[in-house]
Amino acid sequence: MANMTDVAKLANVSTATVSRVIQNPEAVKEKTRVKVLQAIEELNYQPNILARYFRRTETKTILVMVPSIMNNVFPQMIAGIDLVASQSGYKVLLGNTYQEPDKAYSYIEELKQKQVDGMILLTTRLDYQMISDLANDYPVVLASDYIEGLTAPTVAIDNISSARDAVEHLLQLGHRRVGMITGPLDIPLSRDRLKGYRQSLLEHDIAVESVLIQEGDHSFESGYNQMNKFLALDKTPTAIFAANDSMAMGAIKAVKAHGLRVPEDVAVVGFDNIQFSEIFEPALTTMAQPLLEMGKRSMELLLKQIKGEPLTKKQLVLDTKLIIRDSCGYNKQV
Amino acid sequence: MANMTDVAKLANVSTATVSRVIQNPEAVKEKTRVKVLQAIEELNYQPNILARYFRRTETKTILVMVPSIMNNVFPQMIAGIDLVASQSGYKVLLGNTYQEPDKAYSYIEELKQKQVDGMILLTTRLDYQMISDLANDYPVVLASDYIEGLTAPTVAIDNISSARDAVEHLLQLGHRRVGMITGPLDIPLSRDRLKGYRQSLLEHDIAVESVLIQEGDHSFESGYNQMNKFLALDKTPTAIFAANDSMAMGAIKAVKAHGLRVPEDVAVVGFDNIQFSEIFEPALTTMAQPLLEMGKRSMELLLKQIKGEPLTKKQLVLDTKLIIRDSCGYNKQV
DNA sequence: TTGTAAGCGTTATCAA
DNA sequence: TTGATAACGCTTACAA
Repeated sequence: MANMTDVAKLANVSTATVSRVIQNPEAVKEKTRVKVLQAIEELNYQPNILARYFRRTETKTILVMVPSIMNNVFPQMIAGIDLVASQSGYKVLLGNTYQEPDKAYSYIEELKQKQVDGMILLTTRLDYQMISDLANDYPVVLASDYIEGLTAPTVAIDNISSARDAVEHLLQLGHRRVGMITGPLDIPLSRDRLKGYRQSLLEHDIAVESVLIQEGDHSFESGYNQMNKFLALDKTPTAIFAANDSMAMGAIKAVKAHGLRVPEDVAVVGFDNIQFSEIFEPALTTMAQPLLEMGKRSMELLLKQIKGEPLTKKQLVLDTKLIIRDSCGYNKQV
Repeated sequence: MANMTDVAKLANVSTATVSRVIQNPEAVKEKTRVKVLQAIEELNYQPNILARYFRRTETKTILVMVPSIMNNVFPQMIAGIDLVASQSGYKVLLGNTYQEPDKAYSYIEELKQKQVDGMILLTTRLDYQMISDLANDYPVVLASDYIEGLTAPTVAIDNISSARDAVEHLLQLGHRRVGMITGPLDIPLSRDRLKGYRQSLLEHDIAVESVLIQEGDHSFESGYNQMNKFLALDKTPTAIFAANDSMAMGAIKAVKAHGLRVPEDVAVVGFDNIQFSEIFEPALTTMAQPLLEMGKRSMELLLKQIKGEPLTKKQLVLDTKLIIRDSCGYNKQV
């Protein structure tokens, strides 16, 4: 494989000139440029990217840290990231953590060692101080979770108000006894959605009953199990807010298993709007997250940091939208 | 940031010795090794990986080429790849092609330019000769598709016999008029599944009717639409083999929309066993692909190539398994 | 067992 | 506008 020196020799110029032709052709006289270009052509020369990365200490690669790529919501966000990244000549490295902190730390090491130019975090089971510190020194974007007081650049939705709106929908339909299946409460996102649930109830002067709040783990099974607990209650809830779609589906499965109907006997609203929520029966009424858009915006925010541009807005909050389908019915009075 | 020279100076050795301590510590006398290790510790030295990659012309990175990460079957395969890769110190670069040949070619360029040590193809809309040639010169594994005559290392299932088994299941249940919704017939995988369908019918002396074969594109919608065609027929099929689960679900949706029941009026068998097929109602009877396992094996095969080990077996065919759930019923006679 | 020193191929500084 | 040349930090013959 020909290298820059070969090209330089053939074109009767220095390697510096060849490099210039590649980097910024305007800095080179037309005539020499043509000469160099011909030599490049003739030798079928390709710059050695590894040498360039080494020399420039940049890699044109970013890392996406994600708990598990098998989780339904992430592929869409990653697709959004990838879209913007590839447009800008960046490559996307996959960083599955499998919920292991050690894995996460090793990815952070890669960032510190400049093996990647930046990092997008699609998870937040990390010490916030650590994220903040990291974001001070390196290009980092936190996506999907908005954390109050965190100074790191963030792309998120407003989980509190979105949850409030979801529950509000149930209340508007006439429900007064509304249960919630939360996500794992050690992550802020889950606590925020719970907060929204509480707020909505209180706004309507409905007491928040602790027995109507059950913690799930975002899995279909946990939705199923927690719903069973609700159905075992003396006074069962007439509506459920599930913190994500998988749990909502699990809950609905449990309702059906009890011989009850959704939405007639129990209404269920979900969160995320994953692809499958439309196919599920009854089609899920759910709070849609703009997953692709979040991915795109995250990458844009990261690119700005990598290029050293000032961030006019560090915290982006994107709009959610309630998608009304069949799992809550349309009007309880009918 | 300290570099190797700093460490060498502090430890009063040459950089060569420092390098040895890092590469193969046994080649260094205990005493000097300790000295060097202390210096490394004291300076908090981290080797510059980019320099190493450059020097060694390896990147410890592999690329996974995939049509779109949003497609349900790929995340599991990628997870399998990632599992083995990270165990072996390799990183996984995501290569979405979005079905654009140009994207694919640019990833191939990256491989040729040694920007990645190897590549796993999760798609086959590429010229086979090109794949073969590529596999001759670089570490490459083709996963998910077995192509006859292709010399490139492959991890796949036997699509023909798997499809045959799926259809056989329907025939065993007593069905004689079985329709098929195929995948896009420009990819070999789709043609193989169709072949299996044909073989199964012929084995039972059932004529293959062209009106009972409709081409879909693997999407839910196409399953829905093609099923509608079948239902419009004078003599509608009593059972359907859909070439993937999404289309099977679409087909079932269409059956229900006609006021008919699955499996009582029409039985449907799918292919893939995506996560959601269990949740869907009726739960899908489907031919399960060992997606995670395929990912793992692909990466193992790739690693061997990268290390220059001889491949005892270049073509791996993994077992599929019919998962019997509810969408076909259990015995038509009952 | 350790050191010397020559690369790897590019970019960037400085001078011409 | 171009050229000479010194890095960048590591690995690896080869020599000692």
